[in-house]
Amino acid sequence: MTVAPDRTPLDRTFFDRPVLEVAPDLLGRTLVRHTPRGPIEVRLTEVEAYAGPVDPGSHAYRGRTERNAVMFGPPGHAYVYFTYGMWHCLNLVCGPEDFASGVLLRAGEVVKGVESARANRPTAKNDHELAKGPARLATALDIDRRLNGTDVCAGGTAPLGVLTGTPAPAARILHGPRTGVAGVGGDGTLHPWRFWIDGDRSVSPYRPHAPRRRGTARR
DNA sequence: AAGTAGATTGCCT
DNA sequence: GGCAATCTACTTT
Repeated sequence: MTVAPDRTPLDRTFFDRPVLEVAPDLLGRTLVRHTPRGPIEVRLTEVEAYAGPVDPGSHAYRGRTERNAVMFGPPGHAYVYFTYGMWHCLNLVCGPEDFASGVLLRAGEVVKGVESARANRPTAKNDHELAKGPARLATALDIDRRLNGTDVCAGGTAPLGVLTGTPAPAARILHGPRTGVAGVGGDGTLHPWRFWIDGDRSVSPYRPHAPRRRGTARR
């Protein structure tokens, strides 16, 4: 009996749970993906939960639209959106179906295919910045809207790849307010729905929500 | 070394 | 119009 690392892909039942259960359970797991430049694997170190209709920070808060339709579908699928005119962000839809919740993958450590990831993200100053930030993670992994709606529980045929491995120890997981999100809970405080692995160098810096300065009426 | 203004496009009200 | 993540160039410490 050899002790091999568990490479079994996470299945639908993993994602078909409340998003606040799934989000911390993804930390420490590995996204295994095959890109045109070769295999790339990222160990997740930072995620955020978005709780559908009850969450003002969620794309799904104001109901279903063409863009967010995937979030209203079955769990275990990728919701990839385009932002700021040049970046993509990757979310994984959670349960129950139609609740439109998901986990935004915010950062990770590239544990395989560093050279391929570097080719995808030539501006990264060092290896732990390759996937430090949600759009950086998507760029490093060559993920764009072509993968929107694809199934990450489809095993070897999953175009985005699969998630494998074991979770980070609970004692190493911290949580706090989400980055750049204004949404508040019923008591007026920020939802502590950002989860990360304590001390990991690939975790992106916390940035409080900052309303944009008025652009037009500047003297 | 550390902070920030300004640029970029698509989505929704 | 307001919002979203990142990079570059510039400023300040």
